[in-house]
Amino acid sequence: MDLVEMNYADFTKMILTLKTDIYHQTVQENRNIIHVNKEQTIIKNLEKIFDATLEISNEKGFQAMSMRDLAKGAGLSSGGLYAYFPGKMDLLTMLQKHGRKMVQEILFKLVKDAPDHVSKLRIALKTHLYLSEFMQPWFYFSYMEAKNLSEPERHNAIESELTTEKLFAAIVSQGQDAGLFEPRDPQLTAAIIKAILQDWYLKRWKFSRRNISVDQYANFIVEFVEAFLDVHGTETIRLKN
Amino acid sequence: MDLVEMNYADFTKMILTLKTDIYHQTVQENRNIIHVNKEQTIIKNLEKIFDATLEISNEKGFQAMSMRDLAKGAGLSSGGLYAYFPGKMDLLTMLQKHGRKMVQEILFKLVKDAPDHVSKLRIALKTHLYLSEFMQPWFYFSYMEAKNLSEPERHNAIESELTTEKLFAAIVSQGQDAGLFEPRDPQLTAAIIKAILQDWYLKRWKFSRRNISVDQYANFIVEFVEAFLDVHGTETIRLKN
DNA sequence: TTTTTACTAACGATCGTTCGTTATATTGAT
DNA sequence: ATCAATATAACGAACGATCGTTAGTAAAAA
Repeated sequence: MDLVEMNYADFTKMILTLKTDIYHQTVQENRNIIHVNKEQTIIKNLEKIFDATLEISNEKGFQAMSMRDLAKGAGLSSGGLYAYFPGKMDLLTMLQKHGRKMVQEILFKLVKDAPDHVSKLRIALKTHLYLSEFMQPWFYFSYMEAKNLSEPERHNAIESELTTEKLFAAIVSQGQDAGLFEPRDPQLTAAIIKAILQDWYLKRWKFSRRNISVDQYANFIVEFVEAFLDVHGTETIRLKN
Repeated sequence: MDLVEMNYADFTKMILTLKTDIYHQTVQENRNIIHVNKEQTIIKNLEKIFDATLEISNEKGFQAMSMRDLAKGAGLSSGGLYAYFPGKMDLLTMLQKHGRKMVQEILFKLVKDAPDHVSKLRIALKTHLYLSEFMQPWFYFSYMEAKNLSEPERHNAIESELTTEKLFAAIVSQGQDAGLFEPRDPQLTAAIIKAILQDWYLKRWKFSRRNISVDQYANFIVEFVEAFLDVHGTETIRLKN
């Protein structure tokens, strides 16, 4: 699989196994607070609970979501939910951690073994955008409900945000050292990249209203960033879609 | 006052009278639902109520803010609040409308009589950024609590968002017709501009941590956008700060 | 004294959470 | 393979707390 030329369909196929891997990790990490024994059962219900939480919260907010709403959405009773987490706040923390792990794991795994800096930049841009499409409800949720987190968890969320920004800054910086990119400020460039990537999942209604697909937006971002950095030798790598 | 060269200090001086004007408008529009007679009293308390709402909501969310919290923050009793709005939802609607009016009024007023398209672009960028600094709590609030609005009010919020985007798209388009800007897609350019502007008030912690002032960010945005559009004749207009 | 503004106590509704009970699944002896 | 016995999972009524809101009363202004 050539990651540089991947489109969204390729991406989804690629990460399906990774997704269940990370669910196993999440279960393992919360083994002590979950009062259900069979892992199969936990994963099945945890996924239902997470999905329902995202759906309801993204419509009316996490605070406004009652445990009765959630129970109905997840197909459990309100009392039964409490076998999977100690309280509502803990559910929020679990869901945020789970999503962050998924993002970091996949993003760094795909970027790691890119052959050169131009590929690395392009793969990082596409992977981040495709992740935010695949996990759009989580990205939106993570952003809107950050204020409800406890202080240490909010700190983790901020650090995670800065970590991905640093990834982009590092790629830009290394490409500049190799003489491939123009000497723009790496940190500000990374900040702009993040802002544009964020637009995709925060203003989704705008893009769907204008019939812009995720593959179109991916190509637009790649072209925009490469033009901004005046990437040399782009004629050797051709965009697909 | 030369708007093209204004900095944030100039801006705040300029709009102080406009701010009270708009408070009078807001009072007038809600005259029928407010059970207090003296306009002086209304404005004094309404400002306290709005400010407290923004402060508490931006920390814990509008839903999580109880009317008892708000009463304490605004220096009134919980029952006394209800002389100024019929219910919690109406307070949200009032506050959103009030802020939108302020943004639209000031933005279009300052942009209107710019002498040329390059000035128009620069004034629009700076005004929008300075507004989002001056009214940062409202901007953040407006964005985070949009989901709590009623359907017609959410529609108004979206339209307002698109209106400012259209303003930027129109400036870009007109500048291109005059042969001043490169032929980039006006709508996508406007979308990027909005995304970068939004970063300022949504990720404020990032910029304050990095000691970036609003004037520095203004200059950065202006330079970035003008480089992107390859603005000609920028040597005739010089940045101040 | 009259009018205007603000306060306090109280109401019904709904919240997160608990707990005694029921239903379901697994086990082990026949 | 069958069926009690046991262990596991899910249920749902109930609790105290807190929510938005109201109404009768007190304070302040005119």
